[in-house]
Amino acid sequence: MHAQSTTSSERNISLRPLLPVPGAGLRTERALAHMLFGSVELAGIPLAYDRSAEIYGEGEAADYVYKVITGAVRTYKILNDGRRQINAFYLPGGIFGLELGPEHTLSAEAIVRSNIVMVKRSLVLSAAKRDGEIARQLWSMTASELEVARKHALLLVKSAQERVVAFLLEMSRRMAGTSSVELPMSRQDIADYLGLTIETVSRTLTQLEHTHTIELVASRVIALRNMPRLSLLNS
Amino acid sequence: MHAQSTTSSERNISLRPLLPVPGAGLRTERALAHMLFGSVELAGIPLAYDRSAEIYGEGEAADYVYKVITGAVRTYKILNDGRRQINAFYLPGGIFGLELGPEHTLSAEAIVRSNIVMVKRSLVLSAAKRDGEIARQLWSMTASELEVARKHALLLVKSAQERVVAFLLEMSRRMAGTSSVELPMSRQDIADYLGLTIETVSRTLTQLEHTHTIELVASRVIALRNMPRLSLLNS
DNA sequence: CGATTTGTTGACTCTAATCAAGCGTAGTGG
DNA sequence: CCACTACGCTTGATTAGAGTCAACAAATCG
Repeated sequence: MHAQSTTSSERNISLRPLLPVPGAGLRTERALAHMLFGSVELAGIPLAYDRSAEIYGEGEAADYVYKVITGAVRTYKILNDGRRQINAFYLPGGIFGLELGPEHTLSAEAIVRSNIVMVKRSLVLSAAKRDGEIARQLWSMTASELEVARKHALLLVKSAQERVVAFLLEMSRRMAGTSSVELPMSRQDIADYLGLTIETVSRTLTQLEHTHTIELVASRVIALRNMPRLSLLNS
Repeated sequence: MHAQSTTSSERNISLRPLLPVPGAGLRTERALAHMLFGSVELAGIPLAYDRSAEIYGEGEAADYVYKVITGAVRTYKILNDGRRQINAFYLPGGIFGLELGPEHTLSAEAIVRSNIVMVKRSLVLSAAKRDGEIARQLWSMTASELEVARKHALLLVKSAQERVVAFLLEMSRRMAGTSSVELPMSRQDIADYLGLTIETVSRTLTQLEHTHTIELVASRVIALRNMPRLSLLNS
């Protein structure tokens, strides 16, 4: 379904120092990125993935851990009835694909053309065996993912408006908190993340615009005009 | 709101060997229970908690890790609008309350009168520092919780019938797979776990009974009469 | 045993899904 | 340059499913 189109022309990026990207998600996530990807000997091959290119599929061998350098990634599951649930979005600096077991439990795709660094899971695991601090960082990463998953579950029992507002605030926070949010993902992606339909997402955004709470500058550029009101609606 | 009523009259249980209880949840969970609670020097004070007694509250210091010996436990959050989301149910053998950080991120209550063993978090953490295998077990426990949380999130985007069926099948599996499930929790608990109202849970159960898929032997005893059909509805 | 909690059922409402049409923008080719 | 197409997004009309409000039945507890 999705054309995989990684090029090998960008591998030279691997020689660049892999510093944490500014404005890139949770603080802990950043620290962990530094721990796992900071040292040259652990950092692996960077690749460019086209829009909608699959990075790995559910059930495949989890031989690598990934870090977003530029672009954005979604992880998801396809339900038996064909619907898709998106579990999380990863922005620059975000690490994904870390598994305790041998297989990926989710699929991952690039949302837009993205540069992704990989590091061999076996290297990470053996490093953790030698170094208790690295082992603790792995635990910490999984604990962060757990926190994210629980927050996500909390979202899914709220009203459509609450879900959309929570999504906007989360994105704003992760995009270094500017009042204007530039979304890399489509309405369908947002809907599949929030457990709604695209129509409901679209209608909710328009309604928020009518109440001067947000402004739809472009379909993927949303200005948060009334933060107090948004925080209230997020409740 | 909930009366805490732990008695100190049952502390003598602590001298009993703390073997894993049969028919008690996931296999990995059992192995971990053995790892953390198997050795006498780590096992702490067993306590009896009354029905609805709080074991710990969200935000409290996470000084202990807990294991259910008998009874059942729910972990939950109270939303700002007063609603309650139940994150998980723990049955005998189940371990809960393990945190990476210093505070509990959820609240925990006994569903029925339950015996719970506690072990000091500091002991677990220092053991993990010395022993890489224990460190790995901690990571593994959190990874299991992550899997549970993601499955829970998947549930919350399905129809009411699918949620109730999935709940029944999950409970049946965890109760050693007998065709008759004896639920320790109320309809309100089930509703708060599935993101539904008690009326919808009740109606869905009666509807499943009308189609001879289940039988409501008593309000908390449900016989699964047509497993193939249930599996189908679970899809 | 009465009292209180827990569970079921009914009538009605409301939110979000579905079905369907149309708009706007970007890319393509004459 | 302007059709022409394709895709993502919005908007409208209607429907379906779960929530709400209310009454009552059943089970449990003191």
